[in-house]
Amino acid sequence: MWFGELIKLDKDFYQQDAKTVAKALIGKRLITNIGSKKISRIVETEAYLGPHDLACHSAKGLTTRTKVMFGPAAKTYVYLIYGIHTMFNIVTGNSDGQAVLIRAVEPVSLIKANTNGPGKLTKALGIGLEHNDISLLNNTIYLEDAKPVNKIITTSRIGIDYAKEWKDAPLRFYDFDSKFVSKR
DNA sequence: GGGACGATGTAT
DNA sequence: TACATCGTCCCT
Repeated sequence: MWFGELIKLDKDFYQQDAKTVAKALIGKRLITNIGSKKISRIVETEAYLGPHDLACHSAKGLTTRTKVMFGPAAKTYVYLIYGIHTMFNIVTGNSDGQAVLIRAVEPVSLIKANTNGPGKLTKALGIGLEHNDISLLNNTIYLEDAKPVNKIITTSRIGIDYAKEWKDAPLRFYDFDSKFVSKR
């Protein structure tokens, strides 16, 4: 239930499974205190379910990169892709390799650059590799509850054609009414 | 030690 | 549809 108050999402929220969190995150507020305070609204996410999900990095097992995903929920998982872009993820579940990728946000205040794609939003908000493995229960990056969106669309995930039978799993969610959902 | 390969974005 | 560019994974 949404009472119009700005309530920081807590550990219980993040400990739910990735699919539930991914869908619940649509419409939530993202607050970043990197350089300056920036407020945005999440409009597109993807769920990565764990080691059994071939599109999920934790399917590689416990490695230096994936160890954050195998740790407690409510932590950031930030990694570099194509040597160029950083991807911002949220660890969910119960230390079992789950995460949610934030694919697009809508600027609410103090954001100039485009945020309609996973690489673009990290650049606009200043999220880099140095923000990997930090708690979302502190103040650098955190989320607040918000009014539920009108209509959430579910589709298959983007850019994971290598993931065999997981390629078409309906694990991408976006706000039907947002103009900031990623292209492709 | 080294090669292949991306949860992308932009320009052609 | 070409390609930039580098951390990570795995040794093809």
